[in-house]
Amino acid sequence: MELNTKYNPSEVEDKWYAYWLEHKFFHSEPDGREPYTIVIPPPNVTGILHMGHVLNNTLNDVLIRKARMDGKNACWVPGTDHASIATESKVVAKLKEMGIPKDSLTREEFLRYAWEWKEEHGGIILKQLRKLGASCDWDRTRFTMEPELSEAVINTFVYFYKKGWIYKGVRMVNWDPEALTAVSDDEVIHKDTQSHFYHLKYYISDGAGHPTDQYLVIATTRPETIMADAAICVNPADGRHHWLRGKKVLIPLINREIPVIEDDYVEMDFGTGCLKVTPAHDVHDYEIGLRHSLPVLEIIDDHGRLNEKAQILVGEDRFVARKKIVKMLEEAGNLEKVEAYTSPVGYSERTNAVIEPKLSAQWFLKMDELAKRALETVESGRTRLIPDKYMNTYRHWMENARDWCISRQLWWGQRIPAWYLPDGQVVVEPTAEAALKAAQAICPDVKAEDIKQDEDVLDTWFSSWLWPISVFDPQKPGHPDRQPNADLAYYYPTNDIVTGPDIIFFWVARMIMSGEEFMGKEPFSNVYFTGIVRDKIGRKMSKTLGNSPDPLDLIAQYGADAVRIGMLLCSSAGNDIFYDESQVEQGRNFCAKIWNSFRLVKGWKVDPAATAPEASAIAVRWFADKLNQAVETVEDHYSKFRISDALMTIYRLFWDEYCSWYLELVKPAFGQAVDPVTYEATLGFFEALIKLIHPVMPFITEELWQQLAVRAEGETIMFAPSPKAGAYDPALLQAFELAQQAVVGIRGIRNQKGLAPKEALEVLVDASFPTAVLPVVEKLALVSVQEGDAEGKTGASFVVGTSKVFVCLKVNVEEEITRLKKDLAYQQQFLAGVRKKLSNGNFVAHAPAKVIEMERKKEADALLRIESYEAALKALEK
RNA sequence: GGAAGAUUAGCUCAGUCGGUUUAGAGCACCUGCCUUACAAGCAGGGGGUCACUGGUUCGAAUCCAGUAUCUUCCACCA
Repeated sequence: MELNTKYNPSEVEDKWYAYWLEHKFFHSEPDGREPYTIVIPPPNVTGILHMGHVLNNTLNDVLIRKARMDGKNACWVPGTDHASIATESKVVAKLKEMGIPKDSLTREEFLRYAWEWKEEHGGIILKQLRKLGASCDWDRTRFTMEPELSEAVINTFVYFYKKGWIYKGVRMVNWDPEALTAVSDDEVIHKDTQSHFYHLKYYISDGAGHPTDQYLVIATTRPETIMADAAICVNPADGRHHWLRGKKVLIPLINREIPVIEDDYVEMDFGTGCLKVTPAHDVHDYEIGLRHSLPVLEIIDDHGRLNEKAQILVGEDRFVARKKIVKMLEEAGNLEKVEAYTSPVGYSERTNAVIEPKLSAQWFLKMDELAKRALETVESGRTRLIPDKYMNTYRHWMENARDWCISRQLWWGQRIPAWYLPDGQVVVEPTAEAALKAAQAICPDVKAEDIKQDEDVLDTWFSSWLWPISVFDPQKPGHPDRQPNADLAYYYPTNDIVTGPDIIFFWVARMIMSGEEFMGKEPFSNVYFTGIVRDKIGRKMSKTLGNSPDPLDLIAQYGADAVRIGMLLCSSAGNDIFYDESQVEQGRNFCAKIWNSFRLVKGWKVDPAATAPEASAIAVRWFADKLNQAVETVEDHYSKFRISDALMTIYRLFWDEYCSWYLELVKPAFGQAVDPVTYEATLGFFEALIKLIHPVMPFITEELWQQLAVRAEGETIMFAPSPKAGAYDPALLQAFELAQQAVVGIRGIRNQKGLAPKEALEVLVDASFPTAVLPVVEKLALVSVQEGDAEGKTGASFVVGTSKVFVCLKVNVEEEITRLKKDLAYQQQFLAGVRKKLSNGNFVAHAPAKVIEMERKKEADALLRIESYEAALKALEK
């Protein structure tokens, strides 16, 4: 783009992205180089880009671009996730809008709609990532439900089933009696709801099914479920109820006898201390039932009505039944009292129906072995969690891992490869044909139409946990003994993965499990956890709140580089991100600064015959060192995943050191030309700087790199080697720092005295000031500097390091005296503090020599300052 | 209710083994400047009892205990 204009990001972004794509710079194939691999956390296939994605993918892109410039074979595999629950509910909603209820469709018809929807809306998010500059290897784009990956999922299921780790069990699900489907925990909304606490009398049985006159009282919110009671439970430590031991009680109205049992689960001071146990209709009761081998009696049907097992009120809706049974209990004399009570009740997010806990058959994967190995992977350090505070969470999860319920009552997903024979026996095989064969081995007469495939699909995580393997070699999952293909062998294990801590268990831990199982190796070396993106006042970014800006709008307004900077500036690992548009503005300002500095440098005329002024020569030597030092710091930050620190180091190097000091020093006077040596050095520094920034700001750096010199078609900054840290001279850096301090001091005096910027001053420095950097002070403070003695002159003085700087100028003596006195008092106080410390015997005895030396230096410096102030005061008072 | 983490300037955060610190950045703010790369800028400046209370130590933002507030994850109580 044109140099004499303001920087316009939209003018360059599309151009360079297209250029990068055209030359396949993002594409990677196995070769002799060291690979650096990241797999993308696959976003929902029908999702759209939000700020969380921006953060995550910016970090991914920074890491991958950095690795690419470090000479590694960088491969970032993109893709999307079929997200069964989210996608299916979107499709259901869409169909509903069209007036088509899901239950009017067959599975095949529904799936046809779903695939249509996916083709139409799928992958938008991947296109949006390009706007951000994401350098993914698009040729490797994967989708968790594409045929090959689905096959991997099925093979995995079959593998674990044959290994004996997958079993069918019973579990409480959240049943929506209106939608007639199970819903996930996430789709249940708990709302505090006004209800009643019914205190019911259960009479003790005489042993022959007849009530005695003794009774106990239980409190319940669901009297309509008493017919399903399997026991009454009390806490074994509760002395009030010891008399009940071994007794049986009768369920009111139906007079069924049930035992009294004891379990720690019961809270002694909640309700009456007696709990009715209804295993079929309460999650906890179910678990108590398991512990005590209680029978399970289901009395509520799929529509939420009482069934014939309830014996009474058969066919009534559960809420109607509740009202009626209360009346019946009252009439029968079993109702002691009713209390108003507010309790959290689960409602279906979709239908707002009250959720009914329902037992259902589900498929489970045993976790104990897998979790043990996954814990070992992290504890041994083969996979590192960053920040490591998540280690505790991880360990807790792995040590308490419950078996993984992998079936879902949905259609969108990989259907469970289990087939049922007419007699109920199950065969598990990868294909229908293989299943038929297996079935015929059991029962030779079975025909294809006699075996029925399981209706459920697999949990989405059951496909995404294979991601780091299946994106490279879909044949591998389910076959630990198979040789990995060339891609998998080369790219696995991947290096880093960037994701949110909320899915540490759902995804990260499980990828480690599958990696260990199928590859015998961890899937990645580092897990970098980002925070959650929040708005200024700390709320989660969400569509419903409307507080999430559209990243594409932001990119259009500020540029992708600015948005990337804005996200990174406030993102230390694992901490939540408080997003504020001013950070993106800061990013845009940085782009402008870089652009403008380039305009300056490119605008210079070069005089081939000129020699470098002393100030420029010093500046070049100094900045080369400064750059080396900064590169070293940046590398250190990257190695510790301190990305925002790395960015801030570069930001300050460019803005504060390169622009504010270096360029000001070497800048030729108006109308003058620059000498060739300085010019070349300046361009060299500029190139090093933009290479350093490129991983963070890919677009502007490519534009400038291309303009900086004549580049051949097919060249790119993306493969320009990262600047390497060289040696630097700490003495030079320190001397320059003194010069900077002197300049700042002189400017301060000018400011204070209201002197014009160009009014020449005479400055005297004492012998301990490094004379080598005097030209710097001369050039930047517009003064003539010389070593000298301030004796007999009027002016202001200050101390830089250990040397005195005296500025000769006309001053208001009174004012100067007041100021000096104030400074003097402060220094004396400081000195007293230091001396107190140094006279402390314990300090001298215990502190490291280094620290004591430092204190002595402080003392000496303070003394020097005091001396200098006193001298100046004396001179002024004369 | 259980667990983990956090609390440093108006805001967002660094502070790496307890000692290069009289606690640092960036943004915001205030003052002065449309100075020939840049007002999306330049030169300056103010602003902190490191949540609170104790303890350990020669020395604490840093380690320990307690208190308060917040966040997240898990369980949500018949």
